[in-house]
Amino acid sequence: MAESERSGRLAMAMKEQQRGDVYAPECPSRGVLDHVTSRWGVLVLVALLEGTHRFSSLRRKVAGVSEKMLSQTLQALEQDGFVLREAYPVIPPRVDYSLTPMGREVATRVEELAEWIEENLPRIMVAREQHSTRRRSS
Amino acid sequence: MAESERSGRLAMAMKEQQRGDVYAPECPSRGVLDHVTSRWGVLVLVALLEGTHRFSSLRRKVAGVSEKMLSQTLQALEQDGFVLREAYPVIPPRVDYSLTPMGREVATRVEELAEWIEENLPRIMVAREQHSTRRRSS
DNA sequence: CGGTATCCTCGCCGATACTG
DNA sequence: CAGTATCGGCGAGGATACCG
Repeated sequence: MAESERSGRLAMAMKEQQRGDVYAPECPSRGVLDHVTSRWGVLVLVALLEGTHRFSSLRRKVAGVSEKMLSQTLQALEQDGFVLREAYPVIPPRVDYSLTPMGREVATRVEELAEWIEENLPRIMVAREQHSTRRRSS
Repeated sequence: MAESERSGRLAMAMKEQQRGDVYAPECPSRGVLDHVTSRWGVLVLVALLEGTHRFSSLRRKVAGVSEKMLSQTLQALEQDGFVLREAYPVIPPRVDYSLTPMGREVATRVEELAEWIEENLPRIMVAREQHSTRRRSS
């Protein structure tokens, strides 16, 4: 490529907190992308787009997730500033999870992706059959 | 045979369903979502949005991916009808990968997500710092 | 209720070697 | 050049038990 001072520019970009680059393996954006697109991260973000949920409510909505993974996923999303965790010191304990304004922005994009897949699943299933049929005829 | 009969009825039921549900653990849309949002799937889709790439070209663009994972990722995306694989019987071998029309639709949504993260990485990094300092003050 | 701690397994994934 | 085959680690993630 044209730029010969690649490592220099990268270090500068990190220090100045410039735009990320998901193609750079060491860029923090990779980690954020991994959190957001993780198996449970996607579902949690879309679920919270509906509104505030409690832990157990989320667990029911996101069917199949274990307590551990839900907890880890929420912690990662909270660290990145996408999820707000509000714990009330009552008995029994109550914790509410909701999206931050930034979380709503990213979750909207995730939802658009998820909805496209849901709506176009029939086309995908047809493509899968055509793909396996093609193996026999070739 | 019995197996093809059964899978046929399953595919038929899927087509009749008209829409997937990512919250249903057994719905095929979960698998599609996993392919699309997988570590390398995201990067491959966005890379192919630029245009046709050869195997080695993709490997260079998607820095850090191994031959095996790139191959597996491409096969999964090809099966789902997102990627078109064209092999030419020449020496040395040449294989071109490109997006199908359906692939372009899904890749566009993935790219919007990736770009949002790249552009807003500074905000996220700030949120991370605020999160770690908040632990002490509360 | 809303977690954490611990153990353990499965399969993802990288490394290496080999093929058309 | 564009893969496949095979092995092995190691970490994601489930199961279980326990705590505030």
